[in-house]
Formats: sequence, structure tokens, C-alpha cells
Amino acid sequence: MTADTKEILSNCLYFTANSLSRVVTRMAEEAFRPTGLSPSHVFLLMLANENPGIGPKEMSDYLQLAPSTVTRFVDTLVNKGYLERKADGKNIGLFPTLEGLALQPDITKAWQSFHQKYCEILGSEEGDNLAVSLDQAAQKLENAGYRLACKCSKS
Amino acid sequence: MTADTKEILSNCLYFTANSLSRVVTRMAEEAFRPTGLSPSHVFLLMLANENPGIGPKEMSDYLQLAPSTVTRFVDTLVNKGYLERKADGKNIGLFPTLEGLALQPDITKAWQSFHQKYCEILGSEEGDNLAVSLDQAAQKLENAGYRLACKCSKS
DNA sequence: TATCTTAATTTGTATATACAAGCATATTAA
DNA sequence: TTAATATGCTTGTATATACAAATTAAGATA
Repeated sequence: MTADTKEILSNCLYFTANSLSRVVTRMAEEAFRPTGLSPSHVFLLMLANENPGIGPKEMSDYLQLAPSTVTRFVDTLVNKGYLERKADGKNIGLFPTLEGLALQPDITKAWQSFHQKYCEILGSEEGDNLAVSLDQAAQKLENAGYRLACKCSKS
Repeated sequence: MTADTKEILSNCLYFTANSLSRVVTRMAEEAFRPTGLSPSHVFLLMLANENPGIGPKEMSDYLQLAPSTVTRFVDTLVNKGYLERKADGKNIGLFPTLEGLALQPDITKAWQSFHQKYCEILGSEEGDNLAVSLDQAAQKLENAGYRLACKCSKS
């Protein structure tokens, strides 16, 4: 392997962003395993717990996920008995069940453990700063037009 | 949506790393579309072009992808006529075909266009620095034990 | 040399995620 | 009030990716 090739990899934002995303996902999956849910599902449930009646559209805006992805996740959470859909015309409200609410303490605990773990490895400040930088970069790129291909509202 | 909830999202490394990865992937897919390959496939082909005879194992080490993932990608590139497998006992050597080599200029061009695009949006220095930070963070997390679950060599 | 172990690769299968298309409701305009 | 359009949600389908298990070959050991 040429030094050149290695350079290209570690300097390419596509490669580094995806590598990081994969390793962070592995960590998060481990940390959230006690909840019985994957990290993305935990986000959804938490959003519903904190904002009962929130709609899938709002969810997908906040989570930066395609609406269809949210539908699938909601399906799963409904099947597991943590979430309920309540239709109001075209709109859907998502409400946590008692079981869903009951899971919140575990979720919070898992969250803290996840945060702590990466802060231990990266350094507390670096870990938090990294998250902020990533967030800012992602937002800049999205605002520059690289957003999900849904013809929904302009948001 | 509570301010709290938004905070949690934009401070969580899982969320930010994945958001960034998705938006960067969208950009890269667009930039590499002229090559007819997805960004990951381009990486693979490029590695083979620069290191003819490289094995899948090495590929997966460099690209931080599971061996099975590399197998699938190689399948695709072989089907498209860009890559050839040459078995040597248990080991496989990957060689670009003439078509694969011929694609290299397009790949290089797409690469530059991708790099330029994100540097325009993020700022030239910030863009490059970001890639470096991501790479370092990913490596730290991997070295701390969050690596792919393959029982292959200890690498 | 026969067998045990380890490493490289592939195959089977599962999940996360996306896009495109379809459907139902809501809103606007005639 | 009907027709046209836009919006929200779901379904069909496809890709990227992973893990676990199967396979095959290599190397070590008895």
C-alpha cells in the first residue's frame, strides 16, 4: 500500500465521516443494548416521550431521517408496545405507552454511559467539541443544498 | 420540541456523526455519479488500481469495512468488468482490468470535484481539518476496542 | 503424514436507510 | 362546491453494511 493511498483515505471526508460513524454506531449499540433498542429507535422513543403527540414529519426533520425511515422505526416501536399512533385526518400523533415511558430511565442511563465512554477515550472536552463541530459541518452542508430528497415542505 | 431535546440531539456524537455521514455520503454520491460507481466502490477500485494484487483482507483493513462487505463490493466490480480475482491458494489477488484502469482519470476528477465542493462550503482549511479530526477520533475509538467483530488477524 | 488449529474468503441472513410511487387528506382556486 | 394541487404518511423495493457460519487452504504438531 503506497503512502499516497493512505493519505488519500485519511484526508477524504467521505471516508473519515463514514469510518467515524461506523465506530460510533458500534459504541452506541453496545451502550444502548440494555434498553433492548437500537440507538436510532431510542432517539425516536425519547422524542415521543418528551413531546407526546409529535408527528412523524417533525421527527424526520429533527432526526434528519427520511420519512419512510421514520415510518419503519415507528412500526417497530409500535410492535414492541412502546408507541401508539393516533390519527387525526392526514396527520398522525405519536404517543408513548406506559411501557414506553417506563423505559425512559433506562434510556437516560444508557445515554450517560455512552457519553461517558466516548469522553473517556477522546477526552471530555474533545468529545463534546467534536460533536459540536460535526453538527455545525452537517448543518452547513445541508443548508448548501445536500438534504434529503423528499418533496415535502421546504423546511 | 423542547430546547432540551434539541440540545441532546446536537450534542450527541451518535446523532451528529451519523447526520454528517449521511449528508457527506449524499455529496459524494453526486460527485462520483459520473463514474457510474458509488463512492465505496470507487475506493475499492482505486485501491486495486494503485496496488494491483492487493487482497480483500488488506482492503478491509484499510477501508475499515467488514471482509464480507469487501466481498460484495468486489463481486459488483467484477460483474461490471473493472476487477479480476486471481486465486493463489487461500489468498485472492485483486487486479484491475483495462476498463478499471481506464476509469481512473474519471475517478480522480470526481474526487477533486468532491473535495472542492465541501471545501467551498466548509472553508478550505476547515474542511481538511475536519477530515483529520474525524480520522483521529475514529482511530482512537477503534484502538480503544470498538472495532469490527471479525476474528481475523489481530491487526 | 495425519490431524489440529488458524486465517482468508464467501455465503446466508438481517438491519438501517433511502428513493420512488401510491394513497389519503387538506388547502386553494375557480 | 367542485377541481387542482400540495402535504403527510406508508409501501415496495433497493443498497450498504454487518455478523455468524461455512468453506477452504495453510501452518503447526504429534
